[in-house]
Amino acid sequence: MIALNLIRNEKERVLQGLQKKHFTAIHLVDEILTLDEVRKTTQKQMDDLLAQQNVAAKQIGGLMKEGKKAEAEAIKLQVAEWKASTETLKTELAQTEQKQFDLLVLLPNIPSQLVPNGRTPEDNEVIYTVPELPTLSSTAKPHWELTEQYGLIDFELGVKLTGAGFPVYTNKGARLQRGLINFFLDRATAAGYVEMMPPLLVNADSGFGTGQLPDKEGQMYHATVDDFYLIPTAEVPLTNIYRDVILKEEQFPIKMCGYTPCFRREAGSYGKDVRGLNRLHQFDKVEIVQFEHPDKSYNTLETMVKHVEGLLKELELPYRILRLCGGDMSFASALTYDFEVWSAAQQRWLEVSSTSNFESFQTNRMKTRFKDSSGKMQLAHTLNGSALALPRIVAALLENNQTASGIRLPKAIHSFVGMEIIN
RNA sequence: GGAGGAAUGGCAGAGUGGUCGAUUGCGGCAGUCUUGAAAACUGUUGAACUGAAAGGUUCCAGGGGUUCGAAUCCCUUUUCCUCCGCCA
Repeated sequence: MIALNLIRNEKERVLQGLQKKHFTAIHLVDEILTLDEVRKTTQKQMDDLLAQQNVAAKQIGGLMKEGKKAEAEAIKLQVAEWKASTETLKTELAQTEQKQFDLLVLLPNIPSQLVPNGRTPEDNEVIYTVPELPTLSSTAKPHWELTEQYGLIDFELGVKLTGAGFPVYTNKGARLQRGLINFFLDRATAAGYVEMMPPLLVNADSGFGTGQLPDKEGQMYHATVDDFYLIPTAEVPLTNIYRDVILKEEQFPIKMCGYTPCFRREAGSYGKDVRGLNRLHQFDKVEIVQFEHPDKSYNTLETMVKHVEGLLKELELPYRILRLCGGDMSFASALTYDFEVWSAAQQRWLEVSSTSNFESFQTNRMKTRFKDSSGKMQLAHTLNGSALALPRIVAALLENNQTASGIRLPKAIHSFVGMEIIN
């Protein structure tokens, strides 16, 4: 949620930012500002009435003590009138605030200066790409054939147990998952991220805090009996740890990491996009999250990008890094880098990480603040990134490293997976 | 799931209808003292909205009610604690 103050003080910048994100309902900005004026006026009227009542209440108290009942009763009559007016104003105020809030949550975050203009994935800026893409023999298989050949994943069994998009990792396939999770977690903790194991179901407040609610309600599984949501990413519980918290400046940076399964409904997906491991309803991911001082969050974003890049290098996968254009970035993000690995058999790039600075978009919703050196309350900045999401990494590992004798795993994960080759 | 009890400022803990936004202690911050630190002493120390400021309003788990007036009384939701039941 954009801070109301930003709209009040830097309306032009907000408007430009919204346009860059290809947000069309620009008129909302003026509506919000109009409502703001209405709100102030109403509040002032109400506050004045309340002030009068407070004074009167004290008078009555005094008169009662002195035994001047009649005079007290006279004032009571007056107060009753004020009270009725106050009620009306109170209702008006609540309605205005609700309207303003409803509009405010519709606005996406303002993109940073670095975000390239553009609307579609083609407009994303490639800031790094491997010098040369590997070429495989004509007999190279896509990962969904390899997982079957080596007995790593049973997609059909998942369909039986749950439905499409819920694979069962079997035998060495399960071992590979566990090894990769440990590898990613160890690298994250070595980089100073504190390991967390959060709940996999969250309440609506948490969903709101990170921006999944109300904007993306349909993307989450909803356990309606208890009104809990299955997390689409560890970002949700990890970031919400600091919801309604006032931090001390010296606590920055707060660095957390966590492995969780992630659940996404992915309604409407079909075709080659969802084949095999390309898009699942349940998948595993290690997430890194930081709370940072506003002055430092962009430097921090760079360190997170370096961290994710380091993982891909260790995994010896061909990758590229994209700076997402205004039209392709997420609702809540101010700057996003996507990491894609080359799927040799499918001849396409697969997104394996999205690393973003949300600035104060999430903390404004969560009320995560700190007192700066001048004693002023400020919203903290949040950042997060996948480090990494497993399925597409597995897909790329299998496809790129397939040989006649089996799948050769990169050296970095040998000790984690307990295998050098899958055959 | 059943029966009781509780929820107050960063923490601990007073306050049971009328200057209570809240006594006090700890912690934090500033100062005195000190070569420095500690100790001691003094002062200061919640948030939101509004206002140029002075000030005003709101907030004692959340919501609703009673009253001229609620942290204080009533209803309700949530959470925590104790006991019982169930359970990996």
